[in-house]
Amino acid sequence: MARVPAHSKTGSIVSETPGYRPLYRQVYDIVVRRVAQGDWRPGEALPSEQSLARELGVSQGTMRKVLDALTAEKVLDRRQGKGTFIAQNTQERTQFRFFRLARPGGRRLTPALGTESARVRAARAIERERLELSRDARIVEILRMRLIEGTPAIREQILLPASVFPGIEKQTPLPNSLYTLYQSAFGVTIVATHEELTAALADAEDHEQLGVAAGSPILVIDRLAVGLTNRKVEWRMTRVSSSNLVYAVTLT
Amino acid sequence: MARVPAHSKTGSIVSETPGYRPLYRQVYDIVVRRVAQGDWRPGEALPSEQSLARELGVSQGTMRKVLDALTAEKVLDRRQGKGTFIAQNTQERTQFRFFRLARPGGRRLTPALGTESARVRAARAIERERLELSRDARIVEILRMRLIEGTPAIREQILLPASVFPGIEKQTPLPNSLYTLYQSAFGVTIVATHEELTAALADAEDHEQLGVAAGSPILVIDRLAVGLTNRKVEWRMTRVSSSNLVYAVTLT
DNA sequence: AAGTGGTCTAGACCACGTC
DNA sequence: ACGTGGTCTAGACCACTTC
Repeated sequence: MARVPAHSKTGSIVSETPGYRPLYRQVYDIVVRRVAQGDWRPGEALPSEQSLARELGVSQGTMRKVLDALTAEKVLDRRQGKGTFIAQNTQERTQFRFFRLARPGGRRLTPALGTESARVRAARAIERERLELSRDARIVEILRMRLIEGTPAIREQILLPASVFPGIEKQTPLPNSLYTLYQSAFGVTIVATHEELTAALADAEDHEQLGVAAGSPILVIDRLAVGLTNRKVEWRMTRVSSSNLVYAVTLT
Repeated sequence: MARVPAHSKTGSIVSETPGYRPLYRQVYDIVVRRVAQGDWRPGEALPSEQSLARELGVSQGTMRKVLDALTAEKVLDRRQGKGTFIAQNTQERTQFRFFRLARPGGRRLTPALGTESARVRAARAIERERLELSRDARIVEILRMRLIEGTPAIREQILLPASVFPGIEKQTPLPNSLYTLYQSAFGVTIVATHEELTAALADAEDHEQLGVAAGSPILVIDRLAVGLTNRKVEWRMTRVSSSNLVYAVTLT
């Protein structure tokens, strides 16, 4: 990689506006692009720090800074003595990372699957807006119910751009951990979710499917999930029969 | 700092069980201890990276690793060309960091203060347990109400170990951002909070103080805040009249 | 011009996992 | 024994702030 400060008194040839762009930032972008376009499969090992550094023409220290950053973002997984791997959204890992429901006091839970349905249809205006889809986009709508220790407790409506997950509606029954499927079958790695929580009252469908009285308190989670290239790839509405379940999160 | 690998085939003299403890980890602990015991005041500059490294007998690179880590944890604040400072829990900063209520869609809110009261009393068993207090501990109980755009919307019950915040109950009216006060007046820096959210129905007091009908949905936030030395320093129960307010959080 | 943090390099050695 | 990531060092130069 050329040692060009990108910004100097002697008007430089390369680089445009951004003023100054550290080398590790440029290397970071290169590696992210490669990961996003699937140069390596989930779980697969990248070349060693040394060889990547040589290949990209930077020092090992700079390469390390990049790989460490991607490890912090949970895109990569480094293991001393073994190598650097594409992080896998395994069931257990995704569970702990994005599934925040627990018993009061903190004990983690693993929900089981109840009924589910999936179909493809035209996207509504609000759905196109939230998922940033074009006018004639189609979406996959998944409705499912999940059990906590045998009891219906969670209702989910999941909306996906059909173009990103072609044919996913035929893959029923869907696995408990969708994010694992997104990554392994569609190359989509979820790196972050934006959630908005509110309290609501149980409606007729909650009553019917969750077995709670209409008017019971329900925790509603509105989640937008974004992939590696910052694309919005899932909109999920979750309704939780709140008695004896909490949404647990740590802020730092 | 002695270059002792702490763990080697030739039974070492220093260090006990932990097996292996990197140098930067030891330096980190030293700096945290100094910050926690108030060697520098909030907003004050630390010595430069170079001089700290010299003082502790490590290289600049190792010192940097420590200071960068503490910056990531928001304990320090580094500014190129100026120096390294003790991060201040200013109103704006704490607001965005630990106050997660917003309008649906994400617009941030700044609540105004309503009524409040504060008193000291003996800690109940459950309070002693959650705050890890001794048998005869006393706590400060603060009850307050907060307004969103002029409308009562939030009720808070705040419980503090009286020994950590001596005399805080006399400082009424308390500022909107308590964490700023904790840091400036009591040397307590909140570094993380553990929250559990549930949905509930408005009770008689919610009806009375928030002006909502009994049976309306209420978002309940149970928060435990921890300080620099991992001590639990605040237990807060927040009840939010949920209509038109959401709890917004990003998971990574 | 001087001082601070930010980037980058080259090289040494350590700890861990595998063969 | 070997290869990988993890730690640590010493030194150079860059960018930002202040004087």
